[in-house]
Amino acid sequence: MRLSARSEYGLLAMIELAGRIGEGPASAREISEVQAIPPKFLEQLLVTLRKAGLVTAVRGARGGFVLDGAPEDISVLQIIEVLDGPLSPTVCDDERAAACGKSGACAAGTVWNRATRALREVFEETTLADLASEQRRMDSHK
Amino acid sequence: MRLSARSEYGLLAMIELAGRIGEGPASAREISEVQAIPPKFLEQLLVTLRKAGLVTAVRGARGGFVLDGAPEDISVLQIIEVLDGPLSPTVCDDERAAACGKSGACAAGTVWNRATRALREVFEETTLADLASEQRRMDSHK
DNA sequence: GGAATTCTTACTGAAATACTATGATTTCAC
DNA sequence: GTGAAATCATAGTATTTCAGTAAGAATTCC
Repeated sequence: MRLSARSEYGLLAMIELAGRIGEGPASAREISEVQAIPPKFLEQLLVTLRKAGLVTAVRGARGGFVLDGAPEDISVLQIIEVLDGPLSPTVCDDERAAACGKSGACAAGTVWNRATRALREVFEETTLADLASEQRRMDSHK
Repeated sequence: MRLSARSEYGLLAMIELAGRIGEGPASAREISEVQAIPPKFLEQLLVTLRKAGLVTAVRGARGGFVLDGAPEDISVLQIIEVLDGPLSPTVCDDERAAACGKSGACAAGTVWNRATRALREVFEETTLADLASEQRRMDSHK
């Protein structure tokens, strides 16, 4: 249940890439400037995203990154889980589960699960296509 | 958007208290043993909960803590926000907002907001009464 | 060959987390 | 009124995580 700067930056970068489809690869430096993200940090995130198959990298001069797949097919959840790990309740795992077992089951767990499910739903149903068009709308309205 | 052990332990303790209404004060040590929570840590959490008005403390021997108010009136959200601070998007604040301002508004922000809202809903609509009865149900089903 | 880029690995400073320690204060029971 | 049991207050600490930096190797375009 932790959402760090990695997800935030990563999502910004992915939205940026989604808005540049058909324009050839965008370099990490370019993206970092437009989105105000620490360049070396972003570089790492992009490599992670590539290893997960969400972007394609073009090495060498004039290289950069391109979205891998259609924006409609990439959900925010995918990006988050690649960068911050699985979106689990953080709470109620490992030893805690054992403690729960001691006294049967814990009602607390049901809340954490509902919360996680709610988060997943939001992140799963939102795609880069949604966000890219939202971004265009925002940009055009001044 | 961070849910730490404080919230987890605190919720467990509050559920425990909700299940003991009418039995007089429960000491921190007692609760810590039943729920397998580090005792001194729990002590601090309970003091915090008292300062927020969610529990009442009875000092001295035979003292302890009692739920302050009816379980139906205490939401999980209240507990979480007291112990872990406001449930805000973590992301997209401060300097980031300034960066957003630079290029207008950011579509990413809309996702974080939806996510936060979804979380709040779950936590807000779940009360200690719900969890206490859920717990009783779980305990009775062996 | 040189410049621009990704890739890899390692490092680091700062903050947060999850406690622990100590002792003062209050109160009940006897 | 003394001792035990409890809360309260404050400070300390070990570990981890976060966010970012650094340095250089590998790749590719021009």
